Amino acid sequence: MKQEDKTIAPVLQLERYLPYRLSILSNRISNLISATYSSKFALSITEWRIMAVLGEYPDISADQVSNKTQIEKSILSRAINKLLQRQLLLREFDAADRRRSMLRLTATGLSVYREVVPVSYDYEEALLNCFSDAEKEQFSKLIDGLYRHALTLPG
Amino acid sequence: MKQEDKTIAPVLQLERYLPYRLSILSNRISNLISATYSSKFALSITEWRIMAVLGEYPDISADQVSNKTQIEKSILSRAINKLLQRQLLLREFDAADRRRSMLRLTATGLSVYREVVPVSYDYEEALLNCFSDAEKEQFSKLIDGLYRHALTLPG
DNA sequence: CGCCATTAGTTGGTTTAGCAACTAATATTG
DNA sequence: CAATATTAGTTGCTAAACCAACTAATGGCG
Repeated sequence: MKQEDKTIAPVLQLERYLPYRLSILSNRISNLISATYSSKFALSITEWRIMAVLGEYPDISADQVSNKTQIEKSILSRAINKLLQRQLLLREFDAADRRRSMLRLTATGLSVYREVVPVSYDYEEALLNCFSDAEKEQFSKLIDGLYRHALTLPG
Repeated sequence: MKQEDKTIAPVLQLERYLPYRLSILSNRISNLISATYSSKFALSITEWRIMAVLGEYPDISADQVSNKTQIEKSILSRAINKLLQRQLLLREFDAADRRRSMLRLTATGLSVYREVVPVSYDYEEALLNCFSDAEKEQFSKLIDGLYRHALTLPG
């Protein structure tokens, strides 16, 4: 009589479960670095990401920032307004298409940006210095591969 | 004249920045699976993690659940109360130390648990099936190494 | 024993994320 | 060219996370 082994592994070992470990790791890393962004620059991770994208791609619209960072548009709208108020960003609406805005770092924003960038890189370096160069490369490839694969999975 | 190259890398490439990629990946994965937990079992990730730990370690206290899962105690308190109300958990206060509670899955909780576990494993499998066995092993080791290292970094 | 510290858990207030409904501008189509 | 759809961005509402202050119970030390 065929007996299927549906009863195998009735227990989940959370601490061995990869999505869980990834989440814990990512949260820990985010918390560490956001503490620095917050205390030294009064920026949330979200705010910093917006500035980072604008440092890399000046004069893009909020919508384009959203595409590049995965930040949801309502969150983006509020964060951008905060950064505008603090005069770290500047916004001009396109004359040809008045829905569209062009966002750019102000001089102040740029100087903050230039302070944060090396801090970010130092942090990344401190984090990855437990790996050899080969491991860094491996890890990076595995992350990218997994991300691409995750995009293909059904919601 | 010595000239230090402090001006190297004035731009941060967000999409190459590892903490960022890790965060995006982890969020994507969490969102995918939490959609299932939520729609099929009306459980949030946090609630599921609590049940998962209690499936693995019955009769532990809320505090011990917090240690095992990194869930902050106020979040835990509210989530546990929700699960108690739904009669998925059962709580007994220790007679010897009346601060201490013992948490356990009820029969209903256990049957939900037994339904969710294979879904979780299927999901993990679907996620990791883009990797060879060797890559899975590598990835797992790298994640663990990085996590241990992250614990040593200053906040 | 009595005071202070610690531990387990709860509650209040604030911030953030995320969804959905909305406004305003432009594009499309019949 | 009028009706409809789409796009960019904003606002309202809800749920979740987080911190700090709190209660209650126990432990440690004079």
